[in-house]
Amino acid sequence: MIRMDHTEERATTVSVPTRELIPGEAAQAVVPMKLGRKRDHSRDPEILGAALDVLAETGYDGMTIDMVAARAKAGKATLYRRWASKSDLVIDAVACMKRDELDPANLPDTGTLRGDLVALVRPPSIAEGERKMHIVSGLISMISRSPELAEAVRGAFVEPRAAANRILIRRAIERGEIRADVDVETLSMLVPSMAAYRLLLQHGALDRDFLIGVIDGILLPAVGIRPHEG
Amino acid sequence: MIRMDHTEERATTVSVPTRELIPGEAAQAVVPMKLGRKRDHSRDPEILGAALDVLAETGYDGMTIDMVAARAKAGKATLYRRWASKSDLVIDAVACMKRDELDPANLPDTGTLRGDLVALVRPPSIAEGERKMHIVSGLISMISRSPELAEAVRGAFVEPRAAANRILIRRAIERGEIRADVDVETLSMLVPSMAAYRLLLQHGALDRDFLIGVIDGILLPAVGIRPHEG
DNA sequence: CGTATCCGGAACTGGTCAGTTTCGTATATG
DNA sequence: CATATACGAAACTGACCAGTTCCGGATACG
Repeated sequence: MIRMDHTEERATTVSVPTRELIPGEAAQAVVPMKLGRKRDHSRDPEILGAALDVLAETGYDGMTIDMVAARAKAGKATLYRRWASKSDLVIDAVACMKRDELDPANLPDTGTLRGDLVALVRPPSIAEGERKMHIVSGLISMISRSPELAEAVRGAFVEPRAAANRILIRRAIERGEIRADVDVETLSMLVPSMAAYRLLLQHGALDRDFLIGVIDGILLPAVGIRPHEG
Repeated sequence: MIRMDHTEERATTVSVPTRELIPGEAAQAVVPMKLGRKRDHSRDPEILGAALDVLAETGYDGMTIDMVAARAKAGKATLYRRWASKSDLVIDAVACMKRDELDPANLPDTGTLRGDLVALVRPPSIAEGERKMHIVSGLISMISRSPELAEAVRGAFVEPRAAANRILIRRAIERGEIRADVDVETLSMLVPSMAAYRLLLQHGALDRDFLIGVIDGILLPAVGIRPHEG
């Protein structure tokens, strides 16, 4: 999973207690401890952020290490000191998109399924989703050829969004708001699927009206909630 | 639209009537008519087919003109005699995917919406859709940067599939099987959207069970048709 | 203060690929 | 049969880029 520090950055600290470190036994035996200037890890997020920016603009194949280095005001050698290859850098950058995903413990809880779902499609959340989807679009071609990248995208993008919807739907079931035999898994993918297709292939805007339309016109009717209209 | 014959293949036939060709005026004035060996247009489909094969295997950026030429047993020069650039060749290849799309005049008509939709997801149709979706996946990154390619993909892939669903749903409305105020446009994109998302981002199989699940678990309930179960 | 490592910057290397040209051959027209 | 073009094959050109190395300067340890 962790693909940083491909240059070992020294075995540093202590000799790994390969087996049984008896308490009281001093660990820092003959190990020469680290030496020289230390790697500035506070730059990592800036570099990964720069990589995401470039990915969004050019896609995987269009991105070059020089672009990322220039954008991060870092040297190419610095990047290669931390990641073994372009693909490793990208996988790490994608993985760190997860950082600002919805927190499952902090989801909207309005009391109705519609209220919860609508709360998820507030404009700032839409804009962030649009940006991430755009980044992912530049990776899709690679996804079918790199299982590691595929896993990173699923973990940082697909799964968190599905999980959020899954939780909201399960809550609605527990409340008795909707039937318990609905297909939770497929329903959880409904909004992300339609948003992705619209954005990537239909070239349509991912506006609030569209997403509300999917919720009110498809998702809620599908689980038996008729819009309180007319 | 037509991007073939980028080398003019001779001005051939007649001198273009730049202005006012009065009827009766003989057109083939001094024009030397074509000369030399003629371009063998029967090879075009083979070349475009080879391009689609390579696209499916490697994606847009991984595809090289040499690969396509080798696969089509043609010379590179032959390809460049017919298309001005790699992107022109790809756009033509994508456009010719439309050839074997559903014929709107020849859609299933079983008398029920479910029957019609299920008839669309017969295994051979699924396999073809899976292949095309795989080709498209290798183009998505490019789509956001090439409006022409985007248009080709929509015309050859997105629109025909949406059109088929649109027609089936409209028929169901006309029959009185479903309400007339459903969102036909969004519903037409439902199955393609979920199929694409599952295939491209979830790495899931596009099997019949999944598609039937979308139809029975989401689409039909959404338009008010409850599965006649237990 | 010496040494090992970090840094940003820039030069270098080797491979790849779009697009062009050349060559010998095949096939049309006149 | 002379001319103009298409053909497959292969060589060539120029750009681009992943990855490496080297530089002068900064920083941490002993």
